[in-house]
Amino acid sequence: MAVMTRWLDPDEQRTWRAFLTASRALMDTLDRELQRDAGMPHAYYEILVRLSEAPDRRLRMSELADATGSSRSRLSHAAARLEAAGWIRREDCPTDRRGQLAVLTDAGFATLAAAAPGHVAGVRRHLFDALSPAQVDQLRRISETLADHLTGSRPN
Amino acid sequence: MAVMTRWLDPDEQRTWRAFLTASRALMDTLDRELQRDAGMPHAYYEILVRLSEAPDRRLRMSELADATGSSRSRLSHAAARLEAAGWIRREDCPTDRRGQLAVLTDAGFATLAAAAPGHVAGVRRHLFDALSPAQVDQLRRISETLADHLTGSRPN
DNA sequence: CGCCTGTCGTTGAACGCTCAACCAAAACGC
DNA sequence: GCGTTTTGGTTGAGCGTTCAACGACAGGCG
Repeated sequence: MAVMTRWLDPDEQRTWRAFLTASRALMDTLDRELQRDAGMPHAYYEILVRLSEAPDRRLRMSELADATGSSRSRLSHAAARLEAAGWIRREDCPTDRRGQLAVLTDAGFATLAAAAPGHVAGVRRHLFDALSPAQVDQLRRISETLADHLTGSRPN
Repeated sequence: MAVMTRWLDPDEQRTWRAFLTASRALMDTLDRELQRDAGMPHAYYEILVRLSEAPDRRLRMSELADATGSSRSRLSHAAARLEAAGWIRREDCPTDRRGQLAVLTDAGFATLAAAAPGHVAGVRRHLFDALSPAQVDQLRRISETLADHLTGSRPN
């Protein structure tokens, strides 16, 4: 094939590196805060959030995996940890004998409720406070476009 | 204290979740591509890139850590792996006996040169191709603002 | 000089994620 | 119905990151 590579031009280069720096710094900061204040990584927090929003606070493992954008394996390992911590419990799915339901326990809900205010404050402080309303809007459109682009077409 | 939490309004909520989904999907995709095509995670690729751009292809460990936005510990572990792979080598710093220099080997440079076109194509395909020029500009400004905000003030 | 503090980098344990392999049950095909 | 394929979920090994602790050296400061 030997197709000539089209490199990033200086603007793209700058954009790409700034994005890398910013998103990594943001996620690292929030992750550390959550670990310090709630004793869990951000990924686990998200799992609890999704469960708390679901009817009866329960969700099929695969739906939960999709909702949190994680692989089934990752979710399975995470669920094991969350169950050991007493924050969720597993139930057999009544309609599909292969299936499992993850259920948020009261202890899990309480932990989440305790962690949420601090985390929201962090998101606000580290993200929204730094941006103008117009930028927030731009970021939303950009992110939604990218999310569609990346998950819509799965060329891999 | 008992200060009332200011929750995210629906727009902020939407923005935050879209950002999480998009940035995670983007980084996961690029990471998988790089692992598949070059046998290294994105973080290691970045280390090699920074070294390749440095004078004499060598950098102090701590400068390299700053440049890649990683902790010293992380870089130290990474350097051990990269050295085992033959892509970098360590040298004692001549001016500071505590210091170490990471040096990109010829093999490391060759590996990087082989991996770069595919990776750049991935960045283009998954990020820039999906956005308008105006959006790229917006993303650059947003990212630079956030990077400043996060690394400038280190409240933690 | 001699102490004292800060910086440079490494180490090992604990943890989370990925990948491939796997079992069980469902859905499909004839 | 019976074999085949697909889907749901788990498992274990290997890898990368974090965190805390550490040893070694540098840079003040008296």
